[in-house]
Amino acid sequence: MIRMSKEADYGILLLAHFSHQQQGRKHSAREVAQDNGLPLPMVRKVLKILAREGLLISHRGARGGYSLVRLGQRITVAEIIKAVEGPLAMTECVEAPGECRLESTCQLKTAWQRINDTVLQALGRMTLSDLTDPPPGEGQPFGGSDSGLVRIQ
Amino acid sequence: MIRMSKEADYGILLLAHFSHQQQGRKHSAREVAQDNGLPLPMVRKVLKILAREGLLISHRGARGGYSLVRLGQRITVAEIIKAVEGPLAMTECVEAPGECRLESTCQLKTAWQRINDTVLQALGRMTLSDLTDPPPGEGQPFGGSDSGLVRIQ
DNA sequence: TCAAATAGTACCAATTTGGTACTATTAGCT
DNA sequence: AGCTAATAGTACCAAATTGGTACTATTTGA
Repeated sequence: MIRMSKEADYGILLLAHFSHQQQGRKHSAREVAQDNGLPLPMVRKVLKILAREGLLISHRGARGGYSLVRLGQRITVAEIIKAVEGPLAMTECVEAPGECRLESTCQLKTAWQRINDTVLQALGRMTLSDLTDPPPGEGQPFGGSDSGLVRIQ
Repeated sequence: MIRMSKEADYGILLLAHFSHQQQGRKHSAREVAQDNGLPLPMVRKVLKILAREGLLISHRGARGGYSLVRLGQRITVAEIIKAVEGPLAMTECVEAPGECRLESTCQLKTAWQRINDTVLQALGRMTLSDLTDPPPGEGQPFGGSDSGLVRIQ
């Protein structure tokens, strides 16, 4: 099934939590876990990853915690997924060119790449602040404010 | 990881094979498996599913086989994935509203739905014939044509 | 120096996935 | 009529992945 892992799911959820609060504020893992009703060990794990990947700044020691590295409107869903799960690769051949046994006969290699890019672009247009403060109106699934894209017809 | 299952992967590959050949032609599982270098039992399994879901017409009995239900340019990648894996649901709450324990506190429910719709639309714009006969030019990943979106900066 | 926090790593049970096997049914061909 | 080649349906299994936990080391404010 095409489904986000729970880790990525939680990652987005937690970062949205950070983004929704006052900018730059520090939150401990314990606090975040409680606010979101998630198991603490799992929250710890995900926050560690997000810090290691540079989306959160970690503050060690007593009264430490994590804070967002930049404004929520400048962090995309695609970035978060990449941080937690690694580069988006809908198929094997996208992730590791040359390792798929079928690559010689498969006529769809460039097609897979385009499918992947299509999904990636879609996710790259959604920012954290879009998630918590939904853009008003238009039933359209998405269209991003500062994504550099406009609807023309 | 966000990855297509092999079943869906094969489903798209096999249908592309059908689409690329003369329209309406019949192919047996054995033939398709050989042409694509895939294990026969797996091909059988996937073709059965595609027939059950109405994307292929099955012809039973000796000299039977499968044929495409309609032209490749009228079958989308989204349809195929749905046939093989069920409705696209990037998160649990999209698939089964009300079952997620966090649903009461989660502020992202509508956001998940939009993420899902965004990906679904992207996949719904790619047809089988797009895969085998790539639209010429523009490095753009996809769907320039009827997506109504252009990059402006 | 203590307590509260993150960093890193290893581990495990449960689920999912990729693939196979087997039986039943259908239908063309001689 | 009967054989053969095909699909239909279902059950099964091993291996990989996932969701989650545990434990130790390190850091730092009070």
